[in-house]
Amino acid sequence: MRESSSVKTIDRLVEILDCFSSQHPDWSLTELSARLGVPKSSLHRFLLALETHSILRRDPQDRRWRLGYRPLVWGQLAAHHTLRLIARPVMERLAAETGETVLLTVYENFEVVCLEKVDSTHEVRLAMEVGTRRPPHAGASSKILMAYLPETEIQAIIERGLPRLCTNTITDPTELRAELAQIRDRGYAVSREETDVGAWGVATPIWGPRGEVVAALGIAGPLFRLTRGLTQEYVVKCRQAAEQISHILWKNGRGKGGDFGK
Amino acid sequence: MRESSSVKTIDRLVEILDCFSSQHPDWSLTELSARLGVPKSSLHRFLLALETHSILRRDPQDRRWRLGYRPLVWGQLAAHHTLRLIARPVMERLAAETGETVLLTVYENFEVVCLEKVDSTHEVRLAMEVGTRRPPHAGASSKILMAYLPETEIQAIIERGLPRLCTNTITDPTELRAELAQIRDRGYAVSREETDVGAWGVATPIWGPRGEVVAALGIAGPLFRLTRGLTQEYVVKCRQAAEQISHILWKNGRGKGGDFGK
DNA sequence: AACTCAAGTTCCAAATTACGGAACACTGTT
DNA sequence: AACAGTGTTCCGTAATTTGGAACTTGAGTT
Repeated sequence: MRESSSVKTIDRLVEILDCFSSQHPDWSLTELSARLGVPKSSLHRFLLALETHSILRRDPQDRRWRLGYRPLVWGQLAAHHTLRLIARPVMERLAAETGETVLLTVYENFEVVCLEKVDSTHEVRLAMEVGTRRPPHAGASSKILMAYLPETEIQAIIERGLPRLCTNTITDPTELRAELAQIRDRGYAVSREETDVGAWGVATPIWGPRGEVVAALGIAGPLFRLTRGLTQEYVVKCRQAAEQISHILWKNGRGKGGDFGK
Repeated sequence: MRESSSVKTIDRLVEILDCFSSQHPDWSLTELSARLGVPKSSLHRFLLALETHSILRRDPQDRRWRLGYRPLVWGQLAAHHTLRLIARPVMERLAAETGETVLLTVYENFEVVCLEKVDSTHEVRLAMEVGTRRPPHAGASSKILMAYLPETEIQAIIERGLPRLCTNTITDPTELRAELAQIRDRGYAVSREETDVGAWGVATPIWGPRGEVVAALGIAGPLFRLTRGLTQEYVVKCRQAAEQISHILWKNGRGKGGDFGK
């Protein structure tokens, strides 16, 4: 028998969704009814409910049930949470070592979103709250994420315009493309007053299990603390931390949930 | 007010899960209760139920609620279904043009899984059912997927051993690595009797929105129908089809669900 | 150490909600 | 035209969820 909770409807929901797999991605009402041993009428009402929330959808062609788009959204979110969870301790160490603010960001639909941050130990620091969204062309983290997007996406971003946010924001398409090429070449991005007056940043990519960039790890702070040679030191530290996160991500992040859940 | 279905528990579930976002990834019971206007006692029982199914999890540190690993699994599945849906019509055209079986496969946890297939029009044909799993080192589709995995994953596959499935299965690590390098170089894979006697295959990669390989599109059939020069013709056709799928995938596949759902 | 307050947890009677058998509708087939 | 298989609607019944109230826990304060 299946694990059961105190809310039967949820047990049923899980049972139903668990029927959908790569091997058997679509079901008719009768098939599902037989498989689960649930009367067709009950199941039917249930499936309709799932459909109104786009958890399931009925193929217009063959009228069979398939997963809808909502699990996709949830999955995306859960993936971000996993990343956050894994990155957190590494970020804390990096923040302690550098004394500056450490940021974890992802690219999402023409914006760069801050997933996690660990504050600088100093009173004067760069403040970027979790959840903040920024344009993808300004700042080290943004640029590193943009650099590894497919060409068409870069094109689309440029076509939407490159607003000036601060003194050094790159607003010229040609200049930006050159910068991105250099970033891909070097594997890191730096910025000085591209987003905020008196602020600098460095960032390196976090790689996913298939060799794609899934996020950026950045260090940021006020210019007056940035002494000669410190940038390179931070780049190295940042890359090491990012690689560590990448490593954990696909060392045991795949398969049956890893150390996650219960 | 929110869209409601005939099963209230599901409405509530969706309401709850929708609270979790990049901006606000964790909630305490009280916060959620206030946000939703649901009594703490009811909500509490509900959250516990979600926890037993790993839909939510409580952070051991701060005891706040976060998304669990199950949405991750569902999301992965839903993503595969989207891919399937998009690829299907293109695959049908390809099958009609070539008269051979067309396959859509993804790499998953040391195996290659068949997500979708369109049968050859001929009576004598390669049969590979949806859901079939195969080792990742033999056959055109498998090799193309393996070729674009990160180096460590390739290493891991090789370390697990390269069993011989058929006459021409590549079982030597060095030879396989050379083959994979050539595949990356050319952008397509071919095979002759690597998995089944009398069978051939060609395959090309399907690219995702971030420039990573998300799946493989393959054509396969019996050797006796493979006349001189046909391989190259199929490679070209296969690549065109794969690129078309890639294109649709990130032309309108991202953002707010696209044409998917309702 | 005693107190305060907020957050989290348990309990139980009330009633709303989901259940499922049966009857009905729809579609394509022999 | 009868049939068979699938999907849909109805409605009385039964079970599940509900939420107020009381209780526990734990952190912070005097």
